[in-house]
Amino acid sequence: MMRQSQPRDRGIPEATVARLPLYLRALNGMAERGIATVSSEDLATAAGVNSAKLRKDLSHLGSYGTRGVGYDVEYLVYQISRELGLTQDWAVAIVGVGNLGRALANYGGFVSRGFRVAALLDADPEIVGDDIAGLNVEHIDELEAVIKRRGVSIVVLATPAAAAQELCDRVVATGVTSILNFAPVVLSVPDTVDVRKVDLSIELQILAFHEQRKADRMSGGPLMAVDSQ
Amino acid sequence: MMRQSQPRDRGIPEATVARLPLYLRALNGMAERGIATVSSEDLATAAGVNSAKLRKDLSHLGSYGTRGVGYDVEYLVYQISRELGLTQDWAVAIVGVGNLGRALANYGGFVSRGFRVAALLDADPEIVGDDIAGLNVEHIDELEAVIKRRGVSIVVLATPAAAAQELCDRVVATGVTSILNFAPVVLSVPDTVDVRKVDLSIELQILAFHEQRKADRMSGGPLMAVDSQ
DNA sequence: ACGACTTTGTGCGTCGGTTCACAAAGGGAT
DNA sequence: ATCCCTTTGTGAACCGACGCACAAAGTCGT
Repeated sequence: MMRQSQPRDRGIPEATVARLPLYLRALNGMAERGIATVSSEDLATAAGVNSAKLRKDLSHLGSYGTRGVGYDVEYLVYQISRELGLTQDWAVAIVGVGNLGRALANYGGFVSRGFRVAALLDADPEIVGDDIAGLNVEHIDELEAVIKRRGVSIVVLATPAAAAQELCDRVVATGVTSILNFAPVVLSVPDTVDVRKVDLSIELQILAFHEQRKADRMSGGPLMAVDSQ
Repeated sequence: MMRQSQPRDRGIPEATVARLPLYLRALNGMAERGIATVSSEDLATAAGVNSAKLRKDLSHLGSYGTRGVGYDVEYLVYQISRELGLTQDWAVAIVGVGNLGRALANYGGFVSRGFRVAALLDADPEIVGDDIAGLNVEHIDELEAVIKRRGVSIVVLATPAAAAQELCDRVVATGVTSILNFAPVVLSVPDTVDVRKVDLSIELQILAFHEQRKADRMSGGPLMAVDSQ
């Protein structure tokens, strides 16, 4: 009654944004299998979350469900895609074409969802000029020109740690404000720039911590039987 | 006075565990540069966090600082390493030797921190038998035998989505309870098993969301001129 | 047309995490 | 030995997120 022509609120919680891609993936799977309608319960199960959480998440985008029925799969796919900005296509540049950069360039998951690898850049003259995933590897000196020319708006850094900050600075200077960083360093950027970090060794270290705790638990505490819970 | 021979509490917050590797990395860098002592302020800056948060995090491990001085770098490195379980070495198996699996096998960040890639496994007969990063790629049929024989306790799944759940089940059946999953699926496992997930396309989607919002802001809201900031 | 049933959307209590701000603790100078 | 200065460790307020549980809203069968 109150909001009318303003279907979605500005101000979606960060935790919700992080889960939308999960819902989207589950929904795409269902669409492929010809499922037309899905309940919050079923979708939540498919995405591995609590159903109340799912409903609350979706409620932030608008009221797209039908009580007593559920959500229309195709419609919801469209709404989430639009919210995430996947209805347009994003030109991505991969900086650093080592093992990881190559893996990323060949990774199918990007193209399928509105992302297009538009450039590969590296400093190594051995690699520059190579064709990888149908793309020519360009020299890092061309960074600024390539970003401008191809309309790149998201940059993936897959360089050695030592080179990351300097390249990051150059990327930021071109006006790019979204960076996905695989280098194991803390990048410093103006707070107008979003940096997301993926760190393989940190993930393993977290697993090791829990693994060790499980082992400790098995062998019993050294002093006393604190909470056997 | 109360806790005495029990330096560290059981029950470190998950958020703290996730940051310890960050501190460890910063500290290692300082140790290499010959820095003997560091204040919470400086270490926090190097790790990119708030200094109060850093102090509270470290306080969960014990009282390892000296008021008026700071923390002894080497000592803190040792304490964090021990807490994370990095003083022992962990045998890791990589399942799926595609582009990503290869990149992971060659990734230096593992070996340097207590992790050792002990096995590479794949289903593709083209790849089985190849030498990658000094390791022989074994056939996936050997999964159970290899895990047992090499004492693997952490498994990295870098397979296509379609194969991930089945392989995950086989891995879990061998008794492994720590899995790092790169396949874009929600794995279902008993809750005794820890799964951490790294999903490249989700990270990009989150960036796209924020990038779109920034763009919306620039072009002005459709209804009114909200903040021209 | 109506009632029983299903499922959404959300108010509210709870919990974990973050940050401020300060007392306690130690070092170093005089 | 005492005082001042620095820095830790933490109490307490705040904030966002989670999940229960239920009223509102809509469907379907009769």
